[in-house]
Amino acid sequence: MTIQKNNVKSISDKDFTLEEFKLILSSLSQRITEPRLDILGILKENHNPLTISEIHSKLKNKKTDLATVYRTINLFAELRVVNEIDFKDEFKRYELIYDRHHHHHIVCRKCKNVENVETCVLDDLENLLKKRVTVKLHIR
Amino acid sequence: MTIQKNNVKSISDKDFTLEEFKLILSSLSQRITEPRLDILGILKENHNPLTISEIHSKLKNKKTDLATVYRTINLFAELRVVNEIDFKDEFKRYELIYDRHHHHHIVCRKCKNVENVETCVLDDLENLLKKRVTVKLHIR
DNA sequence: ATGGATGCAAATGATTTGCATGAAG
DNA sequence: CTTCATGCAAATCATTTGCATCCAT
Repeated sequence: MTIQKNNVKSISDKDFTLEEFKLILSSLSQRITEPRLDILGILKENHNPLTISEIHSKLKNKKTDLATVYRTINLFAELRVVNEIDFKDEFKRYELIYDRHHHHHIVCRKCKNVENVETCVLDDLENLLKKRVTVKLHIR
Repeated sequence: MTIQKNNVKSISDKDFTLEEFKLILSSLSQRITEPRLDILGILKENHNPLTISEIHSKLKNKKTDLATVYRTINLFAELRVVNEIDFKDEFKRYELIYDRHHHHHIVCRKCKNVENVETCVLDDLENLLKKRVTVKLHIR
């Protein structure tokens, strides 16, 4: 964020993100509405995948309906704007796709909290193999 | 199955399975009831994991209630008699644990049919590594 | 005889849908 | 101005639960 002396407002990070979102929606021939931008913003701000009700409760100052969250997220999932993740015994969770790289998730057995894991066993294995190291795996 | 001449009934495969089931239940201090034996039998006969409603429809000649199927399967899952499998976008499916080895499942994208797969990528990989073969993986 | 399992019906909880209204293009 | 998204309420669908009865132990 740049601070300018001449009273001309600079484009903040938030505004920039907003423009990004509008571009995504219009490029997909989808109308730009407040609930849609809000939901994209919430998904962008959160590095962890969120459930429908988590998204809805983060919107509770706005009067956005739960049904709208469902409809919007389902739309985004069809359009491949969000990724739908399904953990055993848990609700479905959603995360933005467009700027994410391949990663996995780790789930707490107690509190069900979900964190991203930026390492991948198979990638690690691949790297080892590239180095032609002989490995003994202990699986299960 | 042995055929005997002297009118003493031999124990058929089915009877043998029945005794097995009764042993499982009593060893877990659970009452031996018809619905429970029926459900165990259905799971035993089917090599593929079944959904609740699949199990229930296979029982439709009996008058067993859907709620009983839910209660019985949930009990079995807690007692680790059945394994609960959760496929994306699908219903939960259940399979007997006690005589099963490690395996995976393959799901048809169209008809959602589920088959067991008796091979495991990681096992295969492990075998390769045991042989000290150098492999180049292409993942994703 | 007594606690637990079942059937039936009703409750629950997440998700979806119908419809009238309002906003986006 | 016309199409489509939204809010609200009601419907849906899988699963769970309360309760009276029945059965296994």
